[in-house]
Amino acid sequence: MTEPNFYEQVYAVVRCIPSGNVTSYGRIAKMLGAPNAARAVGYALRALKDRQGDPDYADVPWQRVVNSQGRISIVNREYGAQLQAKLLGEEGVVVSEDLQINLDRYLWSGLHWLELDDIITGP
DNA sequence: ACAGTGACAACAT
DNA sequence: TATGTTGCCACTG
Repeated sequence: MTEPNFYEQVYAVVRCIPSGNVTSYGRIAKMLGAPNAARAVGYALRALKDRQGDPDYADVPWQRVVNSQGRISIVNREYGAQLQAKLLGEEGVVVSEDLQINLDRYLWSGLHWLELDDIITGP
């Protein structure tokens, strides 16, 4: 288990994304009060791969996070982007052939400050 | 302690 | 519009 660090906060927010919706790395970073930490958010999601056996992280819908343009930006097309597109499709999110998603249609509204307070367990 | 890394984003050509 | 460059941040060895 890990203490409530940045990663945990990222996972907490991602868990709140409803099925059928998506958001971006940068938006998550902004919600956490670190508007320039988009890259770190991507790093956090990437780290999920090393936590696959842990049930605590099995419910993190990482596939609902895309880049600011609404495009799946995993470099590893074969094992990453393709899988992400597939998972999103199963949730009803339309992904074009070039891995593009219509943000006007599927973008998650995000959390409000009070809700954030609720999900982020602090010391 | 320090330099390298990456599922980003904004800006500049 | 399409690339290229730079700034950012948190984590890792």
